[in-house]
Amino acid sequence: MTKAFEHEIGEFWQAQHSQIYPMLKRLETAGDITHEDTVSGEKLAKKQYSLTPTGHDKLVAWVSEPSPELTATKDEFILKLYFIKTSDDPRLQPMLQEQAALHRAQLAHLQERQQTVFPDQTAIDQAYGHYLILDHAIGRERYYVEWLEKYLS
Amino acid sequence: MTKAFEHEIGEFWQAQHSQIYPMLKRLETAGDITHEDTVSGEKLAKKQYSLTPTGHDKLVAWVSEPSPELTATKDEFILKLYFIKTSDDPRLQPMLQEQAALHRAQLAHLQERQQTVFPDQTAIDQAYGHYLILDHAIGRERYYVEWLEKYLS
DNA sequence: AGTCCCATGTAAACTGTTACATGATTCG
DNA sequence: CGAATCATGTAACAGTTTACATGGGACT
Repeated sequence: MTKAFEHEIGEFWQAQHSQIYPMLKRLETAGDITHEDTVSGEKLAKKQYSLTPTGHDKLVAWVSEPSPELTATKDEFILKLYFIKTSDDPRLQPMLQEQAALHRAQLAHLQERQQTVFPDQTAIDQAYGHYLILDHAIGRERYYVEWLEKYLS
Repeated sequence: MTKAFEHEIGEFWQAQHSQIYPMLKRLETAGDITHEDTVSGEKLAKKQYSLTPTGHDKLVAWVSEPSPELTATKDEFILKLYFIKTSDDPRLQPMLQEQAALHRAQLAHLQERQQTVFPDQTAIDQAYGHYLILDHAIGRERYYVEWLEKYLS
């Protein structure tokens, strides 16, 4: 899950491990998951969690449910923009430059990931949702950079 | 502030009033804001808050500070996509349709706001940051809709 | 042997939402 | 006069992050 949050879905959902472990317990108590203790190497005890039939049904149902809430992103840079009153404010261009650098780097990083994770159609077909997410993240960063460049002078 | 969150900056930052009042007290204790009791009408007591010189300086400094964090949006719809494994999953098209309807409506709403709030260049010049924010929100929704349509069949 | 990373968890602090409460103003 | 809205706050709950802790495996 840590890897998924770092590399697959992290652009749109994240959680720390300190949030995960208590939740795993709650889900197990509720009967949605179970775990098996496994040993790798000499004596490292890991827990291999898996969905119960009930949990699987709940997951399937949840995916099908409507997701009506429109996301209210918290973007501190844009909040700061709110306090820029005129286009000739000397703080504006440096702010735009800084964000452009960040988002260009992020865009490059995501494009590189796309190359490595989805080199061919077979890879796409096997994890289509993940592909859509990465494609969306790339397009979103591309838009962000374009928008910044529109106001850079 | 409620109005600002609803109509001006709410696409990128929000807070409930229950979060605001304690914060106002904290800021006043810290010496960044002060308030004056004002009376409107017969006996309605309102508090008119204003920045102290210290608070104003802090605000100016904060706006100029770098904002290095890239936003990790929480988008439940995209999280659900993660569980779609193949492009022929029967849940996919209804999900895309639903989101397209939501984001088209939001786009239309934002465009209408732009018409009313910024009808001419004068309006733009007087609240440039606010204009940038609305412009960004519109472009972002436009991108979201385009992306959804790319995968609608 | 040392360093880094993985896996496991707990605790405290902080942030944010929902619900509870009250009273005034405005508009029809 | 009733309903909607504005303004003020508090309390309980839910969600999230940061810090604290421990031990094993892998690599050099």
